[in-house]
Amino acid sequence: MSPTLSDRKEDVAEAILDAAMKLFVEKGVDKTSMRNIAGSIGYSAGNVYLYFKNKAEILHTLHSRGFQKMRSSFDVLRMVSDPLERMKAMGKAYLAFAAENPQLYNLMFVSMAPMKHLDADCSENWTEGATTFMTLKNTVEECKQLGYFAGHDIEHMSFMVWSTVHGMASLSNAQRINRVKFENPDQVLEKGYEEFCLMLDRLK
Amino acid sequence: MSPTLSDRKEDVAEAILDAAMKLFVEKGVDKTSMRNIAGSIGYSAGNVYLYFKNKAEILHTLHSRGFQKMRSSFDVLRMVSDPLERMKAMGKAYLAFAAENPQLYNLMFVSMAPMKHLDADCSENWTEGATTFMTLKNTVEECKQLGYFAGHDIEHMSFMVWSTVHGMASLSNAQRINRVKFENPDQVLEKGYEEFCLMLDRLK
DNA sequence: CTATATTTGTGAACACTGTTCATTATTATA
DNA sequence: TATAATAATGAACAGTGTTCACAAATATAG
Repeated sequence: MSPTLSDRKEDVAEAILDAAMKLFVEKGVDKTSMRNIAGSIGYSAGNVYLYFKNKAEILHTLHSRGFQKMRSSFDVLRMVSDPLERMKAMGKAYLAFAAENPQLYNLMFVSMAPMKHLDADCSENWTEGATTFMTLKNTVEECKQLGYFAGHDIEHMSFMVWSTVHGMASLSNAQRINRVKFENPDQVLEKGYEEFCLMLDRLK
Repeated sequence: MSPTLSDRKEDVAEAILDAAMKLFVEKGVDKTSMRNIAGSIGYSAGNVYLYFKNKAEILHTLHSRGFQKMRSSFDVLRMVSDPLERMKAMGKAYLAFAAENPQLYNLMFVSMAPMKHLDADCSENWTEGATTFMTLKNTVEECKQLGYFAGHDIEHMSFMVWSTVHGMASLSNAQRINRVKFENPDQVLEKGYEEFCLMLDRLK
């Protein structure tokens, strides 16, 4: 079989995803339609359904790409040897990713739409989230092995850490911060996270 | 002027809000249309626009009602004299509210739609959120006056606490927990919050 | 090189959505 | 009772996700 066919098929799927992502960044996920996506690369809307089952599959695929991008932004953390410092840096990188890719972050951790694609067989797990959570858990475990976090459970502690950074990121992205008159609006995210790190340091 | 007119006017608006809320709980906000809301109380869709400017205003009004409901669920906290214990109980009540009213919580803290109603004059603030945050801040301040939280900033610390409980609540409501294989899926929320309280106790 | 299959793309159609508006029914006022 | 004001309707508009019969392009077989 000539590779031309299947190669082109992947190229079109890729073009659809790229076009979708571009529009999502430009005008938001909600205000981007299938016709918008298809039209922006010179196709009809119906043709998109030859490459993706529905809109949810596009959202889920981009959601997965988001996790790839996030993981690659975590690469620098390998340089940090102390696990607690690494964990704190991981939180900072997480917050930076959410701030720099708000639409992507929303698909990964907030929107229900990408999860609907898994609903077909409900046994299927959210592997991307589970994998990312595992790397956090491993770091917490390393901390414990060094004697930190005495009296704390690894999994529950990890979930708490995740929740804190996700809470900050999602409140910010959902416009719930800029409409509350904080003393230092621009710094509240950074300073808030510093408070958290300060608490963690006391668990040494 | 006879009160019959304006009274009925308020009644209809009330009926619309109640019908909307009922449908939101039953089948979710996204899958509830204006025609659904109007039809469920025997009206045409167009008539709803005599009582509410648009769908965003309905969502914003219910969002405000959500804050009323949440505040009333905070009433029991007056009984807790120690500010740190009160703050911990407040977090627990916050999590309980989010779990018991997921759709309402979404309107209050996650969805952009209710905020769009404020976008007309962007100077307007998110008073409901600001007020609720203030009660948390006051509690943190009381803690400081008792000598707790030494070296921590009141506002930044308050934001961090809010983020933690919001993170837990929103991850749970967004189906990001039940699809990750936790060791104890039913307890992770409760146990995770306990870990946070344990950290707070060390700041005494 | 032609004839047949197969893949790829189209555009109309369906059942929805939020919103507007002329028209009608109802109610209140003079 | 006649008039003015309010309340309610249903059609219309532009948009949505999705499906599907059909047409164009391409690949395969003889």
